[in-house]
Amino acid sequence: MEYNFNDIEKKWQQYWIDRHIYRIDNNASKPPFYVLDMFPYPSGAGLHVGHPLGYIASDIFSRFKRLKGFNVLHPMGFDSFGLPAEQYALETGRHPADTTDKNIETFKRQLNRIGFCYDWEREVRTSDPDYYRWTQWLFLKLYNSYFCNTQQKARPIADLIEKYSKFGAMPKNGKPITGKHFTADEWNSMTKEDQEEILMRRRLVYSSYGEVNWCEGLGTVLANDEVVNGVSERGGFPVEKKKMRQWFLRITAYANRLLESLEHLDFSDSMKEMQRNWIGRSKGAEIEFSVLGAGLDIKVYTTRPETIFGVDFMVLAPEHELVCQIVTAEQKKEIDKYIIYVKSRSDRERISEVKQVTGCFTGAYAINPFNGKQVPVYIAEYVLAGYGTGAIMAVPSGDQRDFLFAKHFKIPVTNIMGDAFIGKEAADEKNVVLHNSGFLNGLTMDEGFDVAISKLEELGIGKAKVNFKMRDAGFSRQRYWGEPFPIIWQNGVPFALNENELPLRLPHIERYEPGPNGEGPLANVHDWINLNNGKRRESSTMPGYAGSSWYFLRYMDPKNNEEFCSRTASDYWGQVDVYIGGTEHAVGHLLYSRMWTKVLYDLGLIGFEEPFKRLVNQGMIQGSSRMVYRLNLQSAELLLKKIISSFTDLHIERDRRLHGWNFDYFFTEKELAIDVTKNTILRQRIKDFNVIRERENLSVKVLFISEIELFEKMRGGNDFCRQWLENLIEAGEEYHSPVSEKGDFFVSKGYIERGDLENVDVLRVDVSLVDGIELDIQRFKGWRAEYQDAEFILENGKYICGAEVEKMSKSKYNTVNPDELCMRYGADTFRMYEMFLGPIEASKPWDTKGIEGVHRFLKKLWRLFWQEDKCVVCTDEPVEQELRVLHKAIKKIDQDTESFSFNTAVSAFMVCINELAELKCNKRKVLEPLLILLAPYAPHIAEELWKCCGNEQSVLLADYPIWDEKYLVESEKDYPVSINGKMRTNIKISLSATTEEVEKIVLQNEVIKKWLEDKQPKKIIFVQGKMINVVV
RNA sequence: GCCCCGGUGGUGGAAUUGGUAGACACGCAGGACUUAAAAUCCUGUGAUCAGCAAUGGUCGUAACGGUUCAACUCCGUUCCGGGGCACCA
Repeated sequence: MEYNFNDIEKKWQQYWIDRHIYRIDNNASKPPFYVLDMFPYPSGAGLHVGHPLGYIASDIFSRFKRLKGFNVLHPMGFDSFGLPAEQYALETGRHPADTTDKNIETFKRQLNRIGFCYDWEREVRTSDPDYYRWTQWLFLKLYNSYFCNTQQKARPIADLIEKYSKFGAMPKNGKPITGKHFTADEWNSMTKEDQEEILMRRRLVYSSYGEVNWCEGLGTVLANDEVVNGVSERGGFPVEKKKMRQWFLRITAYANRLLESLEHLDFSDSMKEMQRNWIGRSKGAEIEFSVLGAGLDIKVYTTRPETIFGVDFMVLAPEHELVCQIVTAEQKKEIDKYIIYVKSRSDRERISEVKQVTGCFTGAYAINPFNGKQVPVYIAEYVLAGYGTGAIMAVPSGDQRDFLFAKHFKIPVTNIMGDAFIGKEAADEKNVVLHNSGFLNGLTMDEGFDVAISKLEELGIGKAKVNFKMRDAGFSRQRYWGEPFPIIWQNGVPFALNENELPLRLPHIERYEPGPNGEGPLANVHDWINLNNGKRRESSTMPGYAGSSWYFLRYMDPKNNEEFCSRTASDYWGQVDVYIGGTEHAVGHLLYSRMWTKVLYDLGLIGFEEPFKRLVNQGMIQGSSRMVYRLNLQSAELLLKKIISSFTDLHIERDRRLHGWNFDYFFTEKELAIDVTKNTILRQRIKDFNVIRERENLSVKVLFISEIELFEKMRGGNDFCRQWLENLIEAGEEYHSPVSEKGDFFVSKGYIERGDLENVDVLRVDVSLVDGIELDIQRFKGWRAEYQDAEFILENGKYICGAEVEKMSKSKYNTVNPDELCMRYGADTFRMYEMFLGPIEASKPWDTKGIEGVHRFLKKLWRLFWQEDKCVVCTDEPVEQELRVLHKAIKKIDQDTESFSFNTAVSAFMVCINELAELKCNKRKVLEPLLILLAPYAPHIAEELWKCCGNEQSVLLADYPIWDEKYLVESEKDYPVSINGKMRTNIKISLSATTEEVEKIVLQNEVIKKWLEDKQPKKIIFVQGKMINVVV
């Protein structure tokens, strides 16, 4: 029987569905294990081979754990709200709900074709009202909670209200500050609106003002993604920053806890490092500088307070609120101009720019509180309003950025770094002894840190301060396709809906244009948004991470209509044991879901405070794009130039003008001109010139050459083309290229590499039209109507494409569809090949070529069971050699699978099958355990062959084999022996030999003797079981 | 610009984490089977030098430098590629 993978895979997939074999129970006696893939967004392009990489890994791991006796939860669902569907709706008028549903169906069909063991009965979709009802419910939980600084945890806002009404909010010591502190009486006599405003300062989601990318041209707010080089991607309209009312998630309250509990997580060090950097905890000081003659202070945050004697100027963020108060009349115009410039710049552009220093003097001076020095105050884009206090004290002798700024604006630099600063750039040493620093002189910077802070506190002009780079997360999107906020506005105050009013359904709309004043499309749905008595619903919707911050909990209890997830379910499953996904979520999704989990834990809704116990990062599969090179008129001109410039014996003029006519070349002695012209206008051009020629009675002869004919000649090679042109010039006669019907010319890569042809258009071509790097010319012509008449300049009869590794994406024509591969090689081959490609965490370009090797392996395995339509599996007892092969494989594959080293596990399968084939082993006692090992990787073929062995039940219900060390021990080892670390020979020595015995054996060896040349070895290093090194 | 990751034959990668660099696979070359093709099987395959050959020498893990008996692995500097940088998901 042949290995007919298509029939086999279809059969077993149906078998699994019929028997609900992947249905998972919430109260099995087996220990629970939760394996989760990162939530996919169902894009319209469907799956490409990059997507399933992580899914295959998690599927293998789930099946592996299941065979090892765990009750494995392995669900899948869809993060189905999002920008692309709405964008598509804007373009086509198709409702996001419809396109999303269709996309999900495609995804599911593709996933099922690969044979994943998802329990589809637990599927969730964020855009489903039964799901977003709970997202809204959780929003209300956040809204109705505050972060208690004493207990360092979330508590119901009602507790805070009670506290305010009994005790007010008064400082522990010191004087109350107006606007910040109040007594209980004051609280109780406040209006509802005023109370709300105070509560808003503490809620875990709150409403405030934040900057957005505003695009006047489109009348809408844009995602960073939609802004390219400061203009909108659609339409190219200018984009500027604008303040708008927004909802925010108070993630900063959890900064410390998010940072500290990282310690206990099984995430990669680099992942933790990224999160630490994002949270960006720093220790420093806040210092107040008074502004000369303005009666106000500028508060700066610095991590280097000890460098305060080196302050030569101050910089405020251009959007800092004090700017308009301190700017002098003379500088006002300049400052306003600069602020407009900064508004057009993104944060990233502002901090990335290092080559060009920009900034503007405010005219104001600040006073250094320690030495009374007056320093100028600037604004500059490199200071962002959101970081620290939005103002810095600049110390050019210690900070390169400040130094460049000082140099640019010719501000004199005070050196506090002694010899470490030589005036060319800021001192890059981090802990030098301070000079010119008053009471800090002679201290190192680290020592000075604490001294400076105590002095600041003593004088009451500053204090130690821990600062976080992390900012509160914007929670509003001016979009339609997202969760509506369960919020109603009245007189500028937001009121939350009651829990029993959920879900607040997203109204159906048919037009997707933005609302007025930058609001989202919902603002146009008048009968939905406007309620009676001037009440109005919130018009923005929640961001993508709202639904994805808690979805892993819903899988535990997906059908629950009473709760977002029952405590029984979350207690049973607990944390996600293994979470698999890409590093692109390192700081977004992963931090948000960590925060939500902590809030839920604080409120007693779940029993654990971290969502993901272990995180495995899968690398990205990149696409390998293929390029073709299209010639144009400029390529022709450059080609001609190259040829002409090699004619040294003729007098040539370039760009010769003749009665208003411009020739490319003119040969004075011959009165011969060359005119390179586009084929399409050749006839007209000749006609036009003939008019001039007659009118002016010119004797000049012209070679009118079309770019097409030039390329045509190029087909014969460089020399041929040159010779042809030389002949024409030699002849000196009038010549007109024939008008051609040919299409665009494409030139093979070799010509570009050698520089024979330049200035070509580089176009991407669909990878499916290319075999390796050779273009299938016939199929290329049929790909697009515009290429139907394409012409090719080949090398060795082939058209060779360029290649470039980049992101796999439909727009780059480099996607490879898994369906096609499953059809040609089977899902089992596809699964194993994706794993075989390399380590799961590494990024690598996709190349279909190697898939044959994995396919051959499965066929070879098949032949151990089936030969010429007969099942050849026998019940003979295996010999020791066969058992060694088996147990070696069990050990290696078990360990590699456990440690996510799937590529080496696949190799181990290959080695094992190669060895068994060599031994002609068809014994059931060897092959059966092997099939269990294989089942997680290639479940379909494993089921089929398992049945051939005479088993009635699915292989999924078998027990994972356990290796026996007794088959693996060896008595001697073929030691590598090196001289001075260079391997010279191998010697077989018993593993139980002592050091003395080994040394004796080594020194008697002929090869070693030869290298020693009668000298005594200095030292012999012997590492038992590893190697021997003789030092001469 | 800042943060994180990576760089090993023609290609994807392996190397028990400091101990035989190149497992396994692709590709390529040669051979067997076949009327032929497909499929399958066998042999060789980092570079270079010497030799008819068996074999042996030298070089070789992005580049340079360092630590060590021993470095793909540890440290430093540089170059190149990828991911993230707060409204793509």
